[in-house]
Amino acid sequence: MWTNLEEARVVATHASRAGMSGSQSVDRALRLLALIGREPAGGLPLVEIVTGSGLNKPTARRLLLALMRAGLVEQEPKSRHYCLGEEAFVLGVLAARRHGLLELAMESLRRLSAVTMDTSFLSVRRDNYCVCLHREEGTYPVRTHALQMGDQHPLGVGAGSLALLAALPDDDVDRIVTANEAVLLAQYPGFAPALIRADLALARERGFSVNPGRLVSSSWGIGAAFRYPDGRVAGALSLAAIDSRMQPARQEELAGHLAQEVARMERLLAEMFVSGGKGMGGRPVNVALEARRA
Amino acid sequence: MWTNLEEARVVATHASRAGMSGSQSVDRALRLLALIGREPAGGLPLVEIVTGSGLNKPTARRLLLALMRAGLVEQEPKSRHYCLGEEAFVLGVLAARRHGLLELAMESLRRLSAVTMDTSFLSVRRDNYCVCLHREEGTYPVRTHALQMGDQHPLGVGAGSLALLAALPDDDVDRIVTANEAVLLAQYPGFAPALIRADLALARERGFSVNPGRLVSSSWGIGAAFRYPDGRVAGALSLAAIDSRMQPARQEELAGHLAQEVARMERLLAEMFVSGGKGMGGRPVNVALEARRA
DNA sequence: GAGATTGGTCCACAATATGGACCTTATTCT
DNA sequence: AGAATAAGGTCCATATTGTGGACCAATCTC
Repeated sequence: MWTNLEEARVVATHASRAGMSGSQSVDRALRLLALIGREPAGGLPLVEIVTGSGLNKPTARRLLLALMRAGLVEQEPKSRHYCLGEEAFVLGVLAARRHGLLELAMESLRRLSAVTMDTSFLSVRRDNYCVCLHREEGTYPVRTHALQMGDQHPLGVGAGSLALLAALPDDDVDRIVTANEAVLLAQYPGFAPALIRADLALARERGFSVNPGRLVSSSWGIGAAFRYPDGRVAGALSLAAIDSRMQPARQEELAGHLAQEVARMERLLAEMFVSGGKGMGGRPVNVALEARRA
Repeated sequence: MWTNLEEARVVATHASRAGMSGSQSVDRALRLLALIGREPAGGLPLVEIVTGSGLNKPTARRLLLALMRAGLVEQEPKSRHYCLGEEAFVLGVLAARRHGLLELAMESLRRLSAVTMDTSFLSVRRDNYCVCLHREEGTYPVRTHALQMGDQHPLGVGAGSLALLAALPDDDVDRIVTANEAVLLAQYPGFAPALIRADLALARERGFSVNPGRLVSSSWGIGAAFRYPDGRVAGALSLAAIDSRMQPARQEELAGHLAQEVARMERLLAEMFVSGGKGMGGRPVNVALEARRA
């Protein structure tokens, strides 16, 4: 096939670099950014960034300096921890013009919490994880604080997270659960992969997910996912309460409310797609259609 | 940073060790990210990114691919324009745990718009520019749409923007106006640098800024900046209306409302600093103190 | 105050990012 | 239509850029 050795060598080196980005340092820097974003508001010390990323200290530091120059990361002068910077916040607001899920969902969340008196959540997928984008407090005096805004858990851990997973095709589910296996076993004793698969089957059967206090005992949750018009999973709405408020009869009731709001979200998203019509802020909105990541 | 390649090359080979970042490609990639964020929701075609950044096509494309791999940028399949991705939105929400200005300001904006019937805005500084983070509609039937959420103008262009500029020390003002001079002359015919300086002096004297329809005629604005407890400028609140609703007497009235909300914002920011107490989301919040960018 | 841990920097070396040249696909013009 | 123009996208030899072992400095721990 190869006409000469030169060509073979070129293609060989190229093949060996298959999957190589051609932008190693940028990829690394952005991985650091995601790593820092994953962490609760306290920020991360350099060592943890080094161990968490697998990079070595000078490299991590150099990339962090670049991120800081851009304002995406800040270093607290006292603790020297690295955390997300103001520019990340501003960029997020700018990105919200297209990806305004939160804004779209706020009305649903408020209504869910008002009607049920329980705390409601909006969660989205982020790789093999699930991020809680908003927590809307309920009024019932006994509340669970197992899930806070910004918290991230592997897909399948928690009601909203499980709903997202259950909405994905089987091969994705397999890939994701496998990828998370190590983390699940190490950090989530209540969530053995087999258990997640069982919960997931149940969720699909019922049409809504239930987390019977597996993360924090007595802290139950119920969730349902919603999709973009093209079928991609967009996010999940969920409710959390103590076990006594989550018995079978009430589960059905709550699931009904969730279903209503899921329908609303899918209607709004559909509206955004036709004609790129007015979405939030009186601006044309046009959610990108292609799937993310390879 | 470099306006053209000649200059970049000269400096690279010449001052080889002095002040070089050590992460050229990361810096470049993040500059592209900011460039894309600057653009209204429609996104940017590759050529504009190439010309706008001064990079060449393969380089720009390679960096964009890296940004896309991280989800920070997406490419619309149809127009092939590049725009901010979902990950940027999610990161923004995560960053909001620390930089929750918008959340903090929402109540003020709602009250301003309710009381005055006019549209109100939250703006923050971004380098030499000013970004509008939120637009809260007023109820008065005749409204100006000169400023939309996400819009960016040089500091000094518009009421909120001018308020931010006026709140900065003189040497910063000089540096910023000088840096923006070319853009102002080319794209903002109503805002000659000298005029901005005059408006600014007036704003400082009065305690609030006024834009007498310089961007869009008959579209007036009035603004006031607020600060972090350490003195750094945090943002600006502003109001917009048609000229007939912005005569001197009403200016004073509106300025009074603004002053009240500025006081509220500064009180809330001060509370965040003592003890890193509970801020938004029931989480300890701790706004970083150090200034951004060198 | 000796030992350990973490933050941060230096610099020789080679792997990585660079950009001129080139190919491919839309769009415009005659 | 078909040519011409412009934009999107890719290749690959080269040298510039990024890398990481070694090292110093400042805290923390006992």
